[in-house]
Amino acid sequence: MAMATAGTLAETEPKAPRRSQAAHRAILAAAAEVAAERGYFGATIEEIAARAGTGKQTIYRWWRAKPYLFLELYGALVPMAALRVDTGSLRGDFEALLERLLGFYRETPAAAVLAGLIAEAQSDPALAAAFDARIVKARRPVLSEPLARGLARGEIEESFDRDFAADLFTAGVWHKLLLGGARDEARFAALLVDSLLQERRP
Amino acid sequence: MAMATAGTLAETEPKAPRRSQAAHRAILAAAAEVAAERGYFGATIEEIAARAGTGKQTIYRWWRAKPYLFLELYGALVPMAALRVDTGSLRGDFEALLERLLGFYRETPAAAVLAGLIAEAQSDPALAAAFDARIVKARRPVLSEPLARGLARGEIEESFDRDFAADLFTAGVWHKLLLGGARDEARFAALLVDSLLQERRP
DNA sequence: GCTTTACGAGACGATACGTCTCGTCTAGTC
DNA sequence: GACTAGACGAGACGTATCGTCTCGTAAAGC
Repeated sequence: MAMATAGTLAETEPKAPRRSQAAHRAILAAAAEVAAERGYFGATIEEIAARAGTGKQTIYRWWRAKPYLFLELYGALVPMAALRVDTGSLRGDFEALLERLLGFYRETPAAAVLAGLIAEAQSDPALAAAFDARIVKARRPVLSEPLARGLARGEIEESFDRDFAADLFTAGVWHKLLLGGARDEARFAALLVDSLLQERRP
Repeated sequence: MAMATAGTLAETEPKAPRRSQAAHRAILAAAAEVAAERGYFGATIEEIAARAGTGKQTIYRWWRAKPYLFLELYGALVPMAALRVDTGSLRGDFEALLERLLGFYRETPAAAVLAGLIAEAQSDPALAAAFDARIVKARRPVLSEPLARGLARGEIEESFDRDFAADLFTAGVWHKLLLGGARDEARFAALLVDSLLQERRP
């Protein structure tokens, strides 16, 4: 299946001077491949290591456990830089964001990775905290900035609950991606934006 | 933690005449207990069998694999009968439904079970089909019937996309339950209903 | 050029799934 | 009221995977 280029995967630069960046990239690329083929739980560290041409210990040296590797993988598969849109209108920003997100989910195993992380976080508080910090909180500007600009432009009112709108946007996208299949993405996107802006499509 | 009574758990009656209903109920009750304590992935068949006072084979005789036991458990923890609300208004139905759903998720391990099932379904097409049939499709009336009544009463128009509204309702609830914690449930419910009805809270 | 540390490889113990086997018990039948 | 087929509790077993440990080697930094 299609996946992001290897270059895209190396979003987080390793800080340790002795760390092999080649191994780091190869591991993330292999993890994306295996996750795409076998899903989150079907992907084993052994196969990722073998396909990356690395030892298992090299993975466990840099990631505490399997979910943390996938946490970084998700960040690489859905790079935040590509989500900082600014089209000039709130509706346009929502639509652009939806198009890009659904594109990533269509072309990478990000959906399987996300579902696995959410599931494991249910019974692993440390992972839940890491997920919240690195995915939920870190990416909040992606929605909060367009919403703030929309408020400044007068597209929404002060009483408009921007946090809730951001949550509902995320809820809609994740629901679609975890359960909805790939049909009617355009219609889904249009309806979601209408609901968020509390407007009715004529 | 609090959980539904053992009686509530025996929602689906076993058809096989020789099946021990006592063992069936004990297994579901034990699964709910263990899931509440250890989460979806922390719950093992061995511990469930031990706590139910049954052999592992008795579980595998009646459920193909671990996720299918949890599929039935979810149905028992969030009984559909309790979700068939009819308050006389669409807004009232939405609010009643939200209150009951969030109550079940607060008092039972249904959230952990749901997250685990969604995650496993990502890499298990047979489980995904079973999940869709037994959870998504089977429970569609819970939302479609209130929406149909709302249309008949004139609370919404013909052009109102009822399928999308049902999806967005589910998306909001599941997002809240899988990520949101328990805070601000009342405010969340009010905002979700407003968004669904495309009305603005004064 | 020396030292330190990561590297690839793979053995290892622990854990859990799902299967198999055993002797026992119980529900339906004659 | 015995008979019999099938479910029952118990637990050994093989397989798979996680994550740790231990090698000898290679490479980065001083």
